Amino acid sequence: MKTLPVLCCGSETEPLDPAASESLASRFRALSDPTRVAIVNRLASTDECCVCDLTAAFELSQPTISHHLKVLRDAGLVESSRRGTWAYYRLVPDAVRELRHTLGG
Amino acid sequence: MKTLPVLCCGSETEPLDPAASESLASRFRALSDPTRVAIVNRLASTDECCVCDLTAAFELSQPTISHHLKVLRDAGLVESSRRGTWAYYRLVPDAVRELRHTLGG
DNA sequence: CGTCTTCATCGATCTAGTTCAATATATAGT
DNA sequence: ACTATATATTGAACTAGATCGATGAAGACG
Repeated sequence: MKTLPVLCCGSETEPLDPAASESLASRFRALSDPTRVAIVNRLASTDECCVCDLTAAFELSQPTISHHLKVLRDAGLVESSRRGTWAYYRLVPDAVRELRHTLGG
Repeated sequence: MKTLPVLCCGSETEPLDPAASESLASRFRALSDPTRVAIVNRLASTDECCVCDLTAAFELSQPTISHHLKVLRDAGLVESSRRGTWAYYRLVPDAVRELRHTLGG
């Protein structure tokens, strides 16, 4: 996966091309909802979590939680694996690190 | 200004309270649009920029650029000052740094 | 096989965000 | 004061996102 361009504190004078802007924006958009921020926070401290725990933790319907997980999955911020009846979700540390780096880390 | 809670790689097991989630989400939401990402990127490399340059750089109407600048201003990511007829915008490095820290810096 | 549980997807509704034309405001220069 | 230029704001149209109930798919267990 190629490195994303640095968003802040860089020294390039060229404007960000539309593709890069859209790519970055879509990743930030995945974190633009309070429920998704809380999910990511929870995954950050639990390091693995099944969907049933999340639906229990947040007072939202199961389809809504599933929707938010899909958004985070599509953004590459989380990944899931099925073990038996349960689906376990965890953070993708590299994705978070990349996003952080984008902000000038 | 108080420090935002760490989003990633923390060790707390407590879930993020709704106020903190919303606060973080609203900041990320400011970066959830490709135009705003490009504006921030431009400000990061130019360190000050008048609105007229931005309206020229992006193929959007002047009110639309003004709207995006307001969103970024409301999020505290940029600030502006008027000198004569022109309004100059620049990044708020602390705000970007805080957001980066939120992602585990 | 039938049923129960877990999760994903679909369809519909409601709300929020993006965009622009028109208009308002503010400043500079004449 | 008047005119021209640079931003901001308003109002409206269109699009995208959040949410839920209903349904579908897949595995566990009698």
